[in-house]
Amino acid sequence: MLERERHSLILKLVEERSIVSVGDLLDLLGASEATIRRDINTLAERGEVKRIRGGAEAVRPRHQPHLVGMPFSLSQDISVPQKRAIARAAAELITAGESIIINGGTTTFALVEFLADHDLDILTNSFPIAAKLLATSRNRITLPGGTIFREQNIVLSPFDNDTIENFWGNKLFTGCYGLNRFGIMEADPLIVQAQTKLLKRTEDVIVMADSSKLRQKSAMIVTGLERISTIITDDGAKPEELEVFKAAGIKVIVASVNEDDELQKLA
Amino acid sequence: MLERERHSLILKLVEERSIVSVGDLLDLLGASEATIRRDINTLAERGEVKRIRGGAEAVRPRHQPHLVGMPFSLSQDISVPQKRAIARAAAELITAGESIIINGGTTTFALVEFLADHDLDILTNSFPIAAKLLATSRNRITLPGGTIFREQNIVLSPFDNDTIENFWGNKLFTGCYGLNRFGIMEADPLIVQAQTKLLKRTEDVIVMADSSKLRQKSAMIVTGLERISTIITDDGAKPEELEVFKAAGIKVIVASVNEDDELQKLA
DNA sequence: CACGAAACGATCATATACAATCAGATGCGA
DNA sequence: TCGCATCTGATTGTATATGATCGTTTCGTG
Repeated sequence: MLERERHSLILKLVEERSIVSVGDLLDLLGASEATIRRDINTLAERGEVKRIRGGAEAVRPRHQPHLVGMPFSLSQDISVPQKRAIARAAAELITAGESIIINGGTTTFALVEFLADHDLDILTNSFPIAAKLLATSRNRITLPGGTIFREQNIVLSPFDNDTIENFWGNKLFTGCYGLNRFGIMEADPLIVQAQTKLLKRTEDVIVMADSSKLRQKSAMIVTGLERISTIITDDGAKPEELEVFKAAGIKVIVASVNEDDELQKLA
Repeated sequence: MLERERHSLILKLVEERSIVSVGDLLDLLGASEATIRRDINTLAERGEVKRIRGGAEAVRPRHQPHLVGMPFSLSQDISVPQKRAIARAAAELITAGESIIINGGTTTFALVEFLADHDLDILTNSFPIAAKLLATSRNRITLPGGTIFREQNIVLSPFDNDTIENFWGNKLFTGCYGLNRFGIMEADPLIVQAQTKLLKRTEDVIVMADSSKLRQKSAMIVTGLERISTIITDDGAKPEELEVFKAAGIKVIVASVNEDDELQKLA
């Protein structure tokens, strides 16, 4: 076996198992101990594996990278301070033991962070949100049945006979593509469908929309203002932009980004 | 077992249970008491766990925003070579474009690895399996609706009006707690329930059971032998143990563990 | 308070992993 | 085919890890 072959096999094994011992490689490669050590050292010098006593380890830490951090994580980073501030304000609306619904989206994803210590019944159609909730909180998590749509990372069923029909949430937290006098607007028909389903299973609709969303328009109206009970936005919103919502009887909460940072500092 | 393996296993356990005793680790790591103490002390010095009398404790309650890992159960690391060999054999039964069902479990989890290049319709009640499939393959993934049960990491609905009712799989892949002349046995009523639901949605039942399962008994029979079409086990199984299955008209596949390594070598 | 049991740290002999060295094997170019 | 360069495997001595033992400390119980 060539040196090259051994190297790529070692890398593959390390990738797969995240840790391999010299002993394992001894059998697998059929090479001598000395050679294997040399191989590992070479790979370690190149930074392709980490040398540890008795074998080699993956450079990437041993955590499961496959849960959060897909196409999702990219947009997750946009306007993070705003989203965090809004999420923090949203979390304050939640009382212990409540049952809530969280619609998928990057803004609502930020909410998860503030739900760690709660004891809630949560329904979400977002796979990443469910994954993070599962890992970082003790809440009870329910998923609707259906196919996972990769682009949006949401679970959606083409059928109506769904677990979702047996759930009732006190509050629905949702993001949006755009928010204006027509109501909640979305750009993706799939998301419209998912959101529409959730809207039927709750009373209070809480829209989390950073101020940029107030200037965003699209073709599809998910629901009108009359269905919305609360809007949470950030202090980038101009007072006149919020008038239309207040006039419609909606409670408008403006989350201060800097204040959020202050709290962050103290924590 | 390497020092590093022990360390990460300890960390994982501490993460999962938030406290572990030296005694627990004694069995699980197969190392001496002295070594385990040393390991814990080392980890404690690094601040990764908190040393307490009799064992180790999680350094902080929870909540690590970016380190989102699954609360994987420990059993995932048990008899890995057998499970891999069985999984490899199982994957060979699958043809492109097929629609299959994967029941949750650590043995079936191993199957995911071999499904990367397939183009399948997959229904699974296992959250980790869905997560890994989502990240490592292009298969279409469907989840049944329901609540996520943390211990077993499966999605299960108390209701029957479920997405699952709209799915039909050519094959069902399932593990088991025990497998003998009575059929598939399970120890957890929740798993019985989940498995029973899946059994209704397929024709071919393929049981993946490492040889230790053939000597395992339990109180609950999920289904009798007549429902099983194929059994895949490893070469640790004695021929006479397999007779009863063959007599029942079941196809029995024995996956060679070493052969698996051979294939590994060539890859 | 006294007692026994369990957990602990220190110590030591042994086992294992390691780097260095060198001779032989192998690959490669002339 | 030869000769050079490189790679490989065996050997050696050294460093480190491990497991058993033992005396000490801590904890719980009567």
